[in-house]
Amino acid sequence: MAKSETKRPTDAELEILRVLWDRGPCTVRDVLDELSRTRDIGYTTVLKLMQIMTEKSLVARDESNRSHVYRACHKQGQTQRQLVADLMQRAFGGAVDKLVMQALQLKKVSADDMAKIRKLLDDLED
Amino acid sequence: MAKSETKRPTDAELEILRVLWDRGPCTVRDVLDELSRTRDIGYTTVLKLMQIMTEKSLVARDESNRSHVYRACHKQGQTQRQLVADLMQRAFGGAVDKLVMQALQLKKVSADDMAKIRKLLDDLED
DNA sequence: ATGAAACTACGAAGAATTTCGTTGACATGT
DNA sequence: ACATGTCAACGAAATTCTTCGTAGTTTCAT
Repeated sequence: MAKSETKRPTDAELEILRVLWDRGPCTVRDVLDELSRTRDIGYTTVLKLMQIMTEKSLVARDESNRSHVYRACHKQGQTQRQLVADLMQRAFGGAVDKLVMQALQLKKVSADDMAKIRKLLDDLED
Repeated sequence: MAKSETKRPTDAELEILRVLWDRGPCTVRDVLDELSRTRDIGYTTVLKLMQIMTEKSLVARDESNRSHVYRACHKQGQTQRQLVADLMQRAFGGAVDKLVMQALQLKKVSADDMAKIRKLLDDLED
């Protein structure tokens, strides 16, 4: 277990990470308030999750104030990339193009977004 | 629980589904043989998983022979789409373009694949 | 200074996941 | 027909995930 295995965050953990990415460093209370807007969850539940995430080094904790302040250890893009890579392996056997195709057919992609994607394809063509 | 909740398959379940999609309807033994090529796992473990998957209607079972034959209930593309949609929601807040961008930067996408993606973008432009 | 409110830590329960051993039924070859 | 091998069913253990209650500490307003 000493290995620095990069396990993907669980559903509840990802929910919390998203709050931290959106709002920057937060207290447990901050995160609770945000999560409470969309679902029923108790204070100690969030606290416990964030304590566990600290052990796992998903978040880091500043204990200088009584209300500890948590921040995500990894950047949003980094974690997102890892999650996409994980799904690509598990569900698509590593075929990134298949994944992209499925994604593009999921729902209306705006003209803007398509333009951005085209541009990225152009840039990658080196 | 009577609700037809579409929970995503677990890691182990997805592993088995991939075998069924690749090889078509399989016995437990068939799946075990395939999985054993890449990792250590026992016969009864696979059997149990496939029994549970039957209860969850992830697979259907033909019991006419002594060796039951299992097949995936849903097409590969359908499940893949669902998994991508799930990740899009959980990790990207529904932003499909962000997901695609992360995917495209993951690893070398062949010129062929890029062409396919471009074509898809063209087709979607209606 | 005292009571209410807010905070962390801890433990534990319940659910889901993954794993496999044991058992009993069935099949096959000699 | 009997020994050997294969199969499904079942139960249960180990692990992880999610949830929260309780206890003890600190802060703050009155």
